[in-house]
Amino acid sequence: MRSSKPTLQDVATAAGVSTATVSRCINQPAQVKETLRDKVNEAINRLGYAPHGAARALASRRSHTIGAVIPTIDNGIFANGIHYLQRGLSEANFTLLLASSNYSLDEELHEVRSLITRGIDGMVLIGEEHHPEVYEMLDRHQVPVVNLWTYNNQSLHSCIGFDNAAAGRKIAEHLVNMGHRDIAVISGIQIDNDRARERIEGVRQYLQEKGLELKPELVRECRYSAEQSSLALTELITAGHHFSAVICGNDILALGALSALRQLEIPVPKALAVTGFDNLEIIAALSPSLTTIDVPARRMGTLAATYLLNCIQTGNRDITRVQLPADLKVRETTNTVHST
Amino acid sequence: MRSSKPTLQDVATAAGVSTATVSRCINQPAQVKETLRDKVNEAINRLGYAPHGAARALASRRSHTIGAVIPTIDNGIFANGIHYLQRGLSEANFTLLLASSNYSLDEELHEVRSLITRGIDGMVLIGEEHHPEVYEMLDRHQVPVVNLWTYNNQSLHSCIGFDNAAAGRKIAEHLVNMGHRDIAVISGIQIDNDRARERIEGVRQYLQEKGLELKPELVRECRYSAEQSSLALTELITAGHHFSAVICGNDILALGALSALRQLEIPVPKALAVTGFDNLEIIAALSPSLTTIDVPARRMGTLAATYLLNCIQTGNRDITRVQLPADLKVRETTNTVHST
DNA sequence: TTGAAAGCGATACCAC
DNA sequence: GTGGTATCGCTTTCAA
Repeated sequence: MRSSKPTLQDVATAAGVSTATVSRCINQPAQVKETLRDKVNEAINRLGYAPHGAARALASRRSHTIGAVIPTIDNGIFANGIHYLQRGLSEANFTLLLASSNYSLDEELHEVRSLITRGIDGMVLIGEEHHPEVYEMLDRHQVPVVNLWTYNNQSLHSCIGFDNAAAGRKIAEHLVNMGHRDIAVISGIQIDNDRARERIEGVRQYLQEKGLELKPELVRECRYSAEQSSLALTELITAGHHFSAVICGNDILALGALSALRQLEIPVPKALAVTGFDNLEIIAALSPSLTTIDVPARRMGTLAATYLLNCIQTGNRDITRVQLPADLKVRETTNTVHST
Repeated sequence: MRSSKPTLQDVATAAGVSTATVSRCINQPAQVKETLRDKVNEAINRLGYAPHGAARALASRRSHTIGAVIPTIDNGIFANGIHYLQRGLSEANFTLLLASSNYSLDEELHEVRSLITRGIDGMVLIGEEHHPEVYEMLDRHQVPVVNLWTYNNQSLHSCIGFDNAAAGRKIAEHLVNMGHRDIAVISGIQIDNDRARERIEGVRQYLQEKGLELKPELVRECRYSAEQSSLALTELITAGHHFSAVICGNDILALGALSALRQLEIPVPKALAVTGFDNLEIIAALSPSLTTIDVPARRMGTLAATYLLNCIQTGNRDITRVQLPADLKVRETTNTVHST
């Protein structure tokens, strides 16, 4: 009895054919006569043969692997999209190599380099802004890439996402329509995060167009954690600033804000309106229910899989830009008209 | 100018040394004289050389890759643990191959097979119950495996987790102490899910010991979705069943339950107490705050990385079983004494 | 349709 | 310390 794992050669010998034939049986079964194919398959099963991925990748120059680097896997924000990306890949017998950057472009570069070394056939990133070397390496290694959670019709790289600035505008517009004039913002850290910047920029622009202003002292940045957000908002309030609505950079921040307001016994939306961003499944059960932007995470994940698999199969490297809707979901945290 | 990517050979030629030396410079720099090393590194940088993962894996029989198959990446339940697993691996220059099973042991088997083909050096799974072939394959390929989210001191495989049955007992005990006698359960689908079964079994046993009974008609199974849970609980209530507390299989189910109760205008915990499981970061901001079990997701992830890296490095294959605490967090959804 | 054989790009053993 | 080279397991021309 052989002690180590059977190889293609072992199968070939056992079936009385060449390794080339066995390889074909596995990869292009149609090209092998049925009688032979049966013999080979029998041998494969009898020996419990499983192909060796690395050898395969080395010889074929295809790893059947897609890499993704996301800011964090820690919460549901990106997890949902990644879930569908992974499912899409799995159906095509591709595997997902997942890494996280902790919202740092330098860490992202490091992870991208590592993934490229691993020989990924395609790459998924979040946002459009990346270390220049990231794009350079991807390009040099001919690895197709698609940016998610962002849409820019002039981007030099493929993207499947939504317009973050427009989404920010929608929120601002809604609040202004509800009578709010003094609006605060609790944003995620904006450095290295183009989505966060664009969202707030959308808000700022809309307000400006309406002759309003996003006052710098009403804008706070903090890590994407409910706790940090809670602190930030509490500070803002105890500092005596006046505002009737607070726009949060994502649902987690909004959750933290709501929890702070509850402790301060400030009624929502009566005294203060709150908005989130992402429409996480779980926040649907919240009370008061949260007004937020419905981010098409699932579709971004699914489409990213389809897009990359297609690039790999056809060798096509054209830039594709897909804009998905990101609609405002008006719910209880903003459903009261504010009168000045 | 060379059009394709530089290889070890190219670097060797450029530096005027052998491929063996270049390889050493990369893997055991200490064994190479400094002068030579500098020359080689200069060549590496000049050519923009990056090692080829597959070739490396083929030659060294190490892929520097760990596989994980989790039930779903869709929500925060496992994402948090995976996040820290990934961080731990990344620090050691290992990469995470992530797949999901959709809570099906057959799908899990499929994914495990795929990952093994990819040549993973270690494997992370959730729960102890897996398709027998999973263990068999892992064993045959000598891939060390660790089961997370489960602890069993007699397990034949390494595990890092907590005692699900004991956690279930804690919940039941707390509720009984608060005066509850009629308890309902909304559980996740129990087939293919040992954690769900154990939790409920813990509840059942504790009640039995106290001369109480977990009535079959008060137990509902549903997918882990807030919506499904909401429906299940509404059904239970409109069917006219009597119970003063409902134990939910995880926080997502609890969230759904709370949302149903809000719509039915049933006060929590006054008329009905509710418990969850997992202590997701985001639910901390909920109101009323949720009584739940604090699952050590972060530590499981971190320790899994450490454990597997150690197995790989030392070749040690001893079974390791780590029990982590999973404590009850008593909060508002159960903080009222129930009088019969 | 099938087989022989040349790589794919590194590692690691064995000499020197 | 350093270099030569067999080897890892599979894919893929090219001929037959």
